[in-house]
This record gives sequence, structure tokens and C-alpha cells, in this order.
Amino acid sequence: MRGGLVEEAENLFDEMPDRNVVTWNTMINGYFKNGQKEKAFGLLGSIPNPDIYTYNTMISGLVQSGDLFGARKVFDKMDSRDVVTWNSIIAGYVHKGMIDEAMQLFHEMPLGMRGRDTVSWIVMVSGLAKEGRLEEGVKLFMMMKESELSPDKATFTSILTICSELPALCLGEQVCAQSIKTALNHTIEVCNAMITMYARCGNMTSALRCFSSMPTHNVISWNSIISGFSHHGLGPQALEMFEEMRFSDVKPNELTFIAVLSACSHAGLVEKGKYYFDYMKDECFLQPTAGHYTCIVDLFGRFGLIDEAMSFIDQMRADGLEVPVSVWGAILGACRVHRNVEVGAVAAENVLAIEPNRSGTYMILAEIYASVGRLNEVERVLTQMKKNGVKKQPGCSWIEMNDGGSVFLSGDKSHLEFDRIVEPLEVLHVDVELMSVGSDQNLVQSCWHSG
DNA sequence: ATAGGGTTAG
Repeated sequence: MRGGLVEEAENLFDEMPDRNVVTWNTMINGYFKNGQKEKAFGLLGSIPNPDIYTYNTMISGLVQSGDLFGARKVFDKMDSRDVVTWNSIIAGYVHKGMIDEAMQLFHEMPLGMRGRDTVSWIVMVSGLAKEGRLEEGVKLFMMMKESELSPDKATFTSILTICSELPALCLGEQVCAQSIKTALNHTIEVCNAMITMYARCGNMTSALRCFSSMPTHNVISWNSIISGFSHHGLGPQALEMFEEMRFSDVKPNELTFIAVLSACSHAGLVEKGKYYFDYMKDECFLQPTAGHYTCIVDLFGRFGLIDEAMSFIDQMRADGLEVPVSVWGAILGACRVHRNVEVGAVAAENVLAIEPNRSGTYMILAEIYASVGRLNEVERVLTQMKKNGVKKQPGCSWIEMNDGGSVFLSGDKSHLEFDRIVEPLEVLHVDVELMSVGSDQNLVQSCWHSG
């Protein structure tokens, strides 16, 4: 049934001498899995004795084919629902990004023995996380622990991912400890989530320890550790891991090469970057995506090879590919660092043609003009930005500490401890300036800007 | 026997 063999399943089904409700349900599920919604409804109309599995299959099939309201109709008509019924319809709302509606159903569903279970909780926790409502996800996870349900490996995976996005090392380490208690800390999905959590919280030592202690690795494990090193500017270590991966029996995928190419970019390894790009196409038969082109253009551009980056764009066009906005963005960033006014103007024009409402593009272009003293042009760009009704949002950052949080807005000095906070920042700034003395000024600046 | 969930980039 799975591999597109619907017709064969159909024939078998038609010829079966004694079909029972399980056979019917399996057939309905198969139709949905093969995108044949109408045939599924056809069977539903002729099934002699539908049971709760039949309706649950309909709900999940409709949800997965994107028809939430069709699923809701089935849900409303049912006179007895079980926990799977509820979880399926809740997952449907989550799938559509209607998280508040999902939450309402989560509160309405029955509690107790056959009611709200681990799956119900995790659907809501991961649903909140998908919408970026990470703190609410954590709160719900805490509430789940207060109930008598114990987390399983999907729960750990999901909450560790939230920790990596916040990021929240303390909570992440607590969750790791809990997973050890339940002996789920060696399952591949939980380990992969741990690697990402440690990496994104800045602890590559623990990330590597976790990776090394895993019994087996899959492509996600490798991608997680490689991109972890890459993210921290540890290009050589990232490439070392990739070379190790080539000796394993796990095949790299598109994401592996995003990590590898951006590692080359951060480490300034132009030749290696070119080599891996060709290796990906010619040896692994992977079609480069917009993301890969962006990495390679970023690699050239960061190193000041703007002409080479531009000829790469020509090559893309010659291959009949659209030049994605991210590629022009990479060129623009390179022109800022290397003060290339001519190409910078072209890149900005191309970015603005696709995304006219991003204030950052205007600001970078103005900065490029300012850096070479063309103040009339600076004025012109800022006027154009205003004319197009684009407003620059003030920069904003926040930090949470033991006794509460603090929010900072660019230009705002109203924080009670402003002076005490700014002092070490100024020391840091002086340190960076000192670093640039006696070394290549441009290089340090490029690191600073691309931070 | 048949139905519901989780992991990798920027």
C-alpha cells in the first residue's frame, strides 16, 4: 500500500472473501496516504459497521491532507471520542498554526485514566514552540510534570529543542538529568536534541562528549555536531568532523553541506569551500539549493573576492536558476565590509526589488556610502527610505537574571544600572580596537561586522 | 491487526 501500490491493494481488497472493519479502516488510511481523499470518503459511505478507528483514521487523514474543517466535521459528528480522537484534532489546529484554538480543545478534553495523555501534552508543547512561544512551552512542560504523567523520549526531544532555541542551558541540563533517570538518554533522537542544545548554549565540549558517547549516529547527529562547530567559528573542527563522517556509512544530505560550506565561510577557507561545493554536486549528486549558493557567495564575498562572487551569480543565471534574495544579501554584506560602493549599490537595488520594506537594506547601503564619505548619497538613500514609508525599528535586546529580566532599546539610557552595565562593554570595545592594532585591520573589522 | 507526537541550517 505504501509504495504507490494502491491499485494492488484495491484488487486484494475487492477479492477478499471476508472483510472486517480492520480491513476497511486500513484501506481508508491507505487512500489518504496516497492522496486519494475522494476514494476514502467513498469507502466511508459503504462501510457496514464503522468503529472509532474508522473515524479517527478519517480525522488524521483529513488533517494530513490539509482539510482541517473536514476533520472538524467528522469530530463533531462522533458520539464517542477517545484520546486519539482529541489528540488528532488538536494536532490539526496546531498544524494550521491555530494554537489558541488547539489550547482551548486541550482544556476541553477529558482528564483521567483514558483522557489527556503524554501525546496530548507534547502536541501542545511542540505546537507552542513552532509558533515561537517558547516560554509558554516550557511552562506547559512544567505543568505536565506536575501531573502524574512521566515524560517519554518525544517529550525530552521536544523540550531540549526548546532549550536550544531559548537558549536555556540550566533547564537543558536538568532535562538531560531527567532523561538519564528514565534511561532515555541513549536514544538517538534525544541525543541529537542534546547535541543541538549544548551547541546552541555555547558548550561544544559537552556537545562533542554527547556525540562521542552515542552508540550509533544518523545524518542528523552528524549535521548537528558539524553545524555546532561551524556556528562557533570553529571551521577546522567542523571540517574534521565532516571528514570523519565520510569514513562512516552515513550519507551526507543538503543540510550537511550547508553546515560544511558555512564552516568554510567562517574560517575563510575559500579553496576548501569550492572543493566541497563541487564534491556535493559531482560525488553526492545533490542539487545545490538557494542556501548553498548563499553560503558560497558569502564565502567569496567575506574574503573580498567580490568579482568572483559576482561571476558565480552569472553562472547561476546561465544554469537557468533564479538568484535568491539571500544571495544579494550576502553580496551586500560583503560590500559593506570591503567598502565596495559600485557592487553594493547593485546588490541593494536587487534586494529592494524583492523586499522593499526591510529597513536594514537601506541602512547598510547608507553605511557603505558613509564609509567612503559620499554623504549626499547617504542623504538620498535615507530620503528614499522615508518616501517608501519604511521605518527603522530601534535595536532591542533583553536578558534574564536571577531576580527578573531587563530590556534594552537602542538609544535608551533609562535603565537604573545603565552606567554599571555600559562600563564593561566599553572595556570590551577598547579590547577589540587594540586587537586590530598590528594585525590586518580589515580582517578584524570583517569579523566584527559579520559577528 | 487498523488511528495521534519528537530531532539537523540561516
